Amino acid sequence: MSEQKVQTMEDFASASGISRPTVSKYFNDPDSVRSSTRERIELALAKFNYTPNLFAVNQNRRQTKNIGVIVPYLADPFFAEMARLIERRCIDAGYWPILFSSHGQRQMEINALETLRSLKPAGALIAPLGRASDLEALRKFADDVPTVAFDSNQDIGDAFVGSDNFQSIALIVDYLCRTGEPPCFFEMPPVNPNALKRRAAYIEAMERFGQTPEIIRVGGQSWEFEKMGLEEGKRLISERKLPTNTVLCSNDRIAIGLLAAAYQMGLRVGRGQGCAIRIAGHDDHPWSQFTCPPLTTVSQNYTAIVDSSVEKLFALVNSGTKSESREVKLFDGQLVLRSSA
Amino acid sequence: MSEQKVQTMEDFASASGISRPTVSKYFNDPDSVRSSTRERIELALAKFNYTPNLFAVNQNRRQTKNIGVIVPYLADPFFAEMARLIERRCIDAGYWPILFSSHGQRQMEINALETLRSLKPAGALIAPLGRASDLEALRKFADDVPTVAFDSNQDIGDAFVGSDNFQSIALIVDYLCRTGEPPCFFEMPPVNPNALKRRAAYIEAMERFGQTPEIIRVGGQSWEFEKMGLEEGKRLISERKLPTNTVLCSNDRIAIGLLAAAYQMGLRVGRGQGCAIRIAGHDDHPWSQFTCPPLTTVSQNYTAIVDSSVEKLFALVNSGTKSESREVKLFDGQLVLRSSA
DNA sequence: TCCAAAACTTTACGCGCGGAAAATATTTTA
DNA sequence: TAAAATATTTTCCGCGCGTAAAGTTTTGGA
Repeated sequence: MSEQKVQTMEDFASASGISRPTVSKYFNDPDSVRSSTRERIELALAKFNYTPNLFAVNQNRRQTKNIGVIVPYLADPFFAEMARLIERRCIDAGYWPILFSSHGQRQMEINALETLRSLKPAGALIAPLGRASDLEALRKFADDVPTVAFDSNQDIGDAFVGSDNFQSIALIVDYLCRTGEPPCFFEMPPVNPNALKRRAAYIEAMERFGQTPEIIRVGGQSWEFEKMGLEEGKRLISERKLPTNTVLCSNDRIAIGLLAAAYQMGLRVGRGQGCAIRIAGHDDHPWSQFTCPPLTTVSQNYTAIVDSSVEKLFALVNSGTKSESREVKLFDGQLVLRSSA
Repeated sequence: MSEQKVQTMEDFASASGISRPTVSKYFNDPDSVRSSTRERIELALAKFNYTPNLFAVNQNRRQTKNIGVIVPYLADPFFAEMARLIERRCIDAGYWPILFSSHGQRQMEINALETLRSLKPAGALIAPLGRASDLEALRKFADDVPTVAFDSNQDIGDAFVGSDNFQSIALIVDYLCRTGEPPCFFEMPPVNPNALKRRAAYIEAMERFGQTPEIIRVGGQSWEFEKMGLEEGKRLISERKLPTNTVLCSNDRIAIGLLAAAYQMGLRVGRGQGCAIRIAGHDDHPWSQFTCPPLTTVSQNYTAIVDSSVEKLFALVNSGTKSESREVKLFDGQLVLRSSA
């Protein structure tokens, strides 16, 4: 191991006997240099363990390799999982994902956008907070940076990728109606458009079945869904105010709270004999398979959403042009039958 | 809004009538300039919405304001919560936290370290993977960068902050022994030293009570703890191989899996009459309050661990000196009595 | 009112690299 | 084997800002 203090690209170039511009070319695209040159560089690379200074690189490149990823709430396993999949895709494509969580707070989303902007990202994948979002800030950001939105369709960015709530809700309403009492709908707080769409989809599906929609309304902007499901659930059960004994929850986290409420109130959950209540969710969160009983739900197509949004973003980045129209891509949910409903 | 295209600090300085070096001083420490000057700058700031180019800043500063944060598994709500708290502390202190998740994989931890290094961070807060970690890589990193380790004590970094497993496990073993049948111990996979320490602590505590330790052994390196608790739990229950009907799980995620197993096998969990099994956990994960039944566990002192490790790191960063000895700080757990045990 | 201390301005350099242009070397094609 | 095509080298500039040094102005206290 020759110790020559190879710190800069200049050092590395002279140590490997290649000119600096060629080395620079190599780092930007290894295939852009002759294979014999590539081999010499990679030999030296193994010997000196040099990596270019990220700050200098990014300051000079017309376009960085940074991809900003903003999720509204990282403690939500749905977003943790999405973030994980997105990170992997970006890294595999030679990009550098930078993850931000808005932690449910407007100001944190704004800060994330500002910080991200100063990183001059090649593109961004954003799941907006929703109602708490500063739409102006999001729009301004998306004007400057190629942006694909996912999960929550706030009409920002060059494209949106998500689930078709009308399809997925219809799917489970259909299932619940066919197999027993039609469901009432336990809303999530209207933090984002998904909340409203799922409610609308529920109403539409119920009416198609000739049934009267019954909605358990929830207000506020909190992201503590489980807590909400538990507290509101306990109240409703003890006051006997549940409209029906089949409850479709707007998402799995609400359902997890409601399951806990039912358990604590001594209500047996499931579709078998002796069960007092059926509970279903939406999303197929990573942990819905471990609830008691395991949760019947509709899965979002995680990988399809991630693959599609990442692909779309890279297409935008590589084309360099702003898309003329905003593309919206929705994937179907799939029924996940477990034993809670 | 005068539109003069204020892009660089040069632009901003001349637009606000102040020299660039003074503006630069302001951005590095607003209190280092005269209050009248500060006001003029902040007035211009509100008018032009300028922010310094992060790359240029970090390239030139002797020390960046970046704080690297590496957690082993972000989909684990314990780490998601820790990360959230750490991020907030860093931002409040004027630093810029950059979050990495190793996703349970050795190579990803190594990559995170390398990427982090090229960001020239002022310091790093690392919860190592554990057994899967490349200790050499961690040590080399910690040699160059002020580093505080947390959660998993791998003997790296300038300090370690975590929970006192011997205290916390003794606490719950004590409780379980006093209130019923002494517990057996459902291990977590030996992914890190905590796994081994908790086992040892269990054995020690049981022997102090004059009881024979009974351990349900688990191998492997998987981080899918719930799945493990569920599958192994179902097997043990159906084969009637549970050593005792009181099970202390090495962590809450295992316990959540075991709760599901008990439910699916028709075993009633709790300490009341008619209950067939008691299940307790460790950590007080954010969701342990929503299990069926709610999980009795030992809480880790999240905020104390975060506050202490962040403080220690800032002290290291500001002192500029390597600490001569490695400081270890352990916090006590607290019994969280719910209804599962 | 004067003077030292503090704050500011001017000037200049350097960080490490991307990238353009022109000259030179190497490989490929005919 | 010569000419054309492709790679590489040399030389140079610039990115946006931190920071040092020297000179100038402002401030606050005696």
